[in-house]
Order: sequence, then C-alpha cells, then structure tokens
Amino acid sequence: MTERISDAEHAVMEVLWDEAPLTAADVHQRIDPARGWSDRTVKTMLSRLLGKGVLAYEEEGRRYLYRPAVAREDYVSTESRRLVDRLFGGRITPLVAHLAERDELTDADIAEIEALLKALKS
Amino acid sequence: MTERISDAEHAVMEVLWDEAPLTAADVHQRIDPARGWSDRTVKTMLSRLLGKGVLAYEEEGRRYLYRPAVAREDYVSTESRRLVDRLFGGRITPLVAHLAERDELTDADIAEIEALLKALKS
DNA sequence: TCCTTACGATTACAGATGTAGTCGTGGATC
DNA sequence: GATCCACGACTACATCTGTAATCGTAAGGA
Repeated sequence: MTERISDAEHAVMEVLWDEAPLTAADVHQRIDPARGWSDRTVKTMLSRLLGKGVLAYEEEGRRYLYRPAVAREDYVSTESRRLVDRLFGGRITPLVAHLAERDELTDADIAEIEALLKALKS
Repeated sequence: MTERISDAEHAVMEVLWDEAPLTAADVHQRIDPARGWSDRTVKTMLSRLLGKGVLAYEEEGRRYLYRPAVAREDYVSTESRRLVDRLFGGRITPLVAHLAERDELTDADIAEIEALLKALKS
C-alpha cells in the first residue's frame, strides 16, 4: 500500500522507529556517523519520507517534530514478503532451509528456533 | 561481490536460471507477458546484465546465447542476508519469530522446519 | 532595529532503473 | 547483386536515489 522506502530513507526510518518524535537535528545526530551524511541529506530524506506518507510531523515553533506514520512491523512484513515471493516462490520454509544451510546456524540458534516453534504449536 | 541486480533485471535472470543458454528472442518469449515488455526492453536488460558480469554469452552465428554467470543460490543468499541484516539485526531467529507472529507459518510449515533443523543437528 | 542563524522548501545533479527507439551491418531472399 | 530483416550496440528519456546546496524567512541576540 505505502510507497516504497529506499535504502537511505530506511536508515532514517530506523532512527524514528527507535525514538520519536524527533527534530531533523536529532535524527541527524542519531544517524550512524559511518554514513557521513550532512544534515542537508537527512533533511532531504525527511522530506521525501513525508512525501511518501510514511512519516508525519507536528510543528514545534518553527521546527517539525517527525514521527513514523507506519509501524515498523508492517514495513518488515511487507519487505519480508517481497523477498519470499521473489526468491522462494512465496514459501517460507525454503527460505529458512536456505538460510540454515548457508549460514551454519549454531546449535544455540537451532535450539532457540525449535523452542519458538514448539511454543507456537501449543 | 557481484554488482546489484535490479528488479526488472532479476526477471530476466530467473528465466535464464530456469533454462540456458537462450537467445534474446527466447528470453523475451519466456518473460511473463503480464510485464508487457517489448523485445527491446529485454535486450536492454541482457546488455546491462552482461555489463554487470552476471551473464555470459557465446556467439552462435550472428546471435548471442546467454547464460547465467552467477549461481542462483549465491544470488539468493546475498539477497536473503541483506534482508536479515537490514531488518533483523542479522539474526535469523527474529525473522522466524516475526513470520510466526504474523501467522505466516502453517502447522505444516512448522513441522517441516522442525524436521529440517533436526536433520541439521546430526 | 539589524544581523545572524536555524528551519523547512526548493533546486541541483550524477548515477541507477524502467522502458524503449535508432544505427550500422552481416545474412537471408529474390 | 539489391533488399530487407534481425542482431547487438548505442542513444534516449523520465523517474528514483544518493547526496547535497541555495533561498526565503521567522526568531533570537546585540
């Protein structure tokens, strides 16, 4: 439903999903410095995200306080489904199988997932 | 390692992962008609994929016979890892947990994954 | 009151992407 | 041999992305 969020925009969303509302400066401060983004870049992202309707804001004096307008859970679901549809014929088991085979899950991981699945069956 | 494959390009790769080598016309014929792509579009994709080094070709007279230069498995791994890294902190368990919570796992899926994990432990 | 500053809005610009169209040419056809 | 056709190569062009810079202005300080 919602418009597509690009990689760079996603970084901004993560900050706001973690903490909101925030000003543009706050967001800039919380962006991983490794990205080396200028504050202008962050502002551009914020504008685009507003345009895409995935962020909302309220005015605080002359500034905006930004907050997510879509739940992270929903975004994660949509993206996960896209991947599963595109690469695994829409089936989740092959995805897990693939990850398991390629990523050498530790015994602890396996135990954790098993416990999780067991809990589900009850 | 390999360059990024776009969505549209991916459609072409899928055709060639399914059957290769193929001529441009063959690929065009096998692309889902729902995309409504002209043969030119397919040719553009083929060129770009060659440029990205994920396709190879051999000449057959005046035409090219295209074939994948990267394994689908590797592509799938890379893409899956990207998603898991971006959205689940690189851990698979939260991904499974997410899918489970969203009721995307049927009882059959759960049984299947359990069997899969059990096999892994041996 | 004037100046600086900090905001959001608007504009910039190169590279990627989606979706073709045009060009030059080697083979096939008559 | 003259035509035409089909191929890959090259060009086109709007939109999206990444990454800013600039503009107009309100608020705050001197």
